[in-house]
Amino acid sequence: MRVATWNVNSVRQRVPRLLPWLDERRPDVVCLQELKVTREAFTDLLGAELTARGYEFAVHGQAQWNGVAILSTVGLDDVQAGLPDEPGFPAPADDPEARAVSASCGGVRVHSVYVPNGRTPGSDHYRYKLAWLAALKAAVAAGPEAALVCGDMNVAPADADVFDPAAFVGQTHVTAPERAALAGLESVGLRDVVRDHWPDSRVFTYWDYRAGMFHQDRGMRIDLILASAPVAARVRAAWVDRKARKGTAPSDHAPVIVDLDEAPDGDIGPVVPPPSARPAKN
DNA sequence: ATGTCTGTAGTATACAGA
Repeated sequence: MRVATWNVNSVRQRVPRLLPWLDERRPDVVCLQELKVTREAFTDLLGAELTARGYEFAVHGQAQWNGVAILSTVGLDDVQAGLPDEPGFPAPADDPEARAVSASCGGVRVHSVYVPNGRTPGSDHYRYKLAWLAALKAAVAAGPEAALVCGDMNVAPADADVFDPAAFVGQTHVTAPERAALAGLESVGLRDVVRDHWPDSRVFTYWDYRAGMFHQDRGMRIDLILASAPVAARVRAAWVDRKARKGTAPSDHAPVIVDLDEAPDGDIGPVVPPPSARPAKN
C-alpha cells in the first residue's frame, strides 16, 4: 500500500499538477492539505477525475483557507472531519478551521492534518498551534492501534530539518514548545518514518517560492508521515518526491511517499500466543 | 533587500496569509 501526503497550496491552482502526479505515482491513499476550497468546489473540480481513477474521497474544506482531504482506493470508512475538542482561532471557535480529517483505509486509521502555522512565538496563533497539536495527540491516543498521521505539521522536528538553524532561532517551526508538542505524538507511539529511513540525509519538503530557495535547496522538513508501531514496521520505502516541486506552477511543498508491506494476516503486528498455548521448551 | 504565490474584493490593484 502506497501512502502519500501533499500540501498542494490551493487545489484549484494545482489540478494540472495533481492529476498527472496521481497517474505517475499511483498512491493508494493520498492526504492533501491547503485545499483552499469548499467540499462542494473540490467535488466539482476533481470528483469525476478521481472517481475515474478509482478513488473515494473525504473532504473537510472551507472557502479561502485551510482544507484537508483523504483519497483512497483501499476503502474509506468512518470518516471524521475535525478533531474531538478541537481548539479554534480566534478562541472560542464555534466554527473551527478545516485542518483535520481522518478515515480508516485498508486497515489503518489515516489522519490528514494541516497544523496551524503559529506565525510568531508567543502570539495567540502560536498558543492555538500548541493547543491544536495537543488535541491531535489526544485523538491519536484514543484511536486504533494501526494509525498514520500525515500532513503539514508546520514544525521542523530537529535542527537538521532546516537549511540554516541559525537563521531560524526565535522563529516559529523550531521552538522548544513546538518540538515538544511534536514529540508528544511520538509519546503515543508514532514514528517519523522518513527520518527513520534517512537518519543522516538532508531531506526537505518545503521551499519558499522566493529567492530561488528550491534551486539552492534551502528548505525545511515540515511535512511528515508519522506511523504507529505496527504500521512503521511495514514501511518498505519513504521518500520526498522533489520532482513535483519542479516545473510549471508547483506547490511550495513536495509530496512525501511511503510504501507499506502487506499487513500480516489475521491481525496487526506480531502475535504472541498466551503462555498456555506455547509449546514447552525442550 | 521581505524577493513569490495564493484568495478575496472587485475590475486595478491592495491586502493578508504563508
